[in-house]
Amino acid sequence: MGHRCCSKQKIKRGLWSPEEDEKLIRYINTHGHKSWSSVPKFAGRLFSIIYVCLQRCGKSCRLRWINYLRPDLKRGSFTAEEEQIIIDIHRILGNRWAQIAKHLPGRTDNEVKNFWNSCIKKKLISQGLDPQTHTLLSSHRRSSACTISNIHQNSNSIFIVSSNIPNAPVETTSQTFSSLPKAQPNIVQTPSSIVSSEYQTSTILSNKFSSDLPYELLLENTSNICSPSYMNPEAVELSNYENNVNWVSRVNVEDFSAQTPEEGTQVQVHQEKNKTCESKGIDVREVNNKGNLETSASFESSNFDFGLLESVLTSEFISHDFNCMDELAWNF
DNA sequence: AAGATCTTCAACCGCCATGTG
DNA sequence: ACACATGGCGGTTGAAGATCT
Repeated sequence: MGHRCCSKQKIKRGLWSPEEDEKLIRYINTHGHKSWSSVPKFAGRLFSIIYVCLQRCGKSCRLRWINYLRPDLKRGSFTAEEEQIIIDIHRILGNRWAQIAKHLPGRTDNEVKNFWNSCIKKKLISQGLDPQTHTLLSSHRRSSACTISNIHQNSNSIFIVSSNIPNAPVETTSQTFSSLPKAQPNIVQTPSSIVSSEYQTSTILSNKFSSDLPYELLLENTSNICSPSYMNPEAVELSNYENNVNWVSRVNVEDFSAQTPEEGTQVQVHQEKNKTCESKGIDVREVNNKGNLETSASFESSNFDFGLLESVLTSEFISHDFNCMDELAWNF
């Protein structure tokens, strides 16, 4: 079945010629692209002066413009940083290529999708990871600990969570990557167990706030454990002890399915200083009892992916029956 | 050198959500 | 409320080029 918009007329298909590209660019530059279905018609009328017609449907024009002709497109291969961003966001959002592409200026959803299918997917599989769930493939679970450790110890990943909270009641903290203290082990608390990991961290790197624009919460080396893709919490609290202040960020998983830029909120983040500790001059590291940064999460819906946990952590840390939860995924 | 196989990626398909009359 | 048009998205296809045998 063809597009409705092109069912009535003879439509050209297949690869675009440079001449067609030129016509489309000239049309867009002159008229904009408010209605794609009018593009071929008007472009045809426009060029009928020179006896040429685009003969493409509006959908095809839109696709060509968005994926290839747009002037703000970044050409060339993906950088390692872009690749890591794709992996990190895919871990959260799954195959939402358009959402992922929004975090990569100059890249299209089609490009991201193709890159994922042709490169990243294979790379993850070769590392023994399931590209859909980012968990270890069952065939790799037995010998997993070393692999995972290496991956995450070397990871320089950036985890970006967009939000759009007007007048967010927060203070701004901004640091460069290099200025941050080395990642500390953390603790994840669940209703039924407390587990820890040597190579996970959820240090808050930077929050860029403005009163009316989306801001980003950047996490360094966001761990498998703390990454929202591996649990289904109502909220995640991230703490970071820094300059005698304990920063606590609460991430409410409210609407990961937001589609429009206007409602672009994917998670809601509240951040506040732990003023109690600050005013009393208590060293939070002592409060935490182990000198560790602490991450706590609430798991009201209990869809925590213990299968992943099992695969990541060495068994000495955990005493928990994983079987019943093993296959649970976090469905947005 | 030539055919087979693999890889990449532009383009299409089909579905869904939204807008409009 | 309904039908239709349109935009947007993810999945899939297939042509073209690269690599292998």
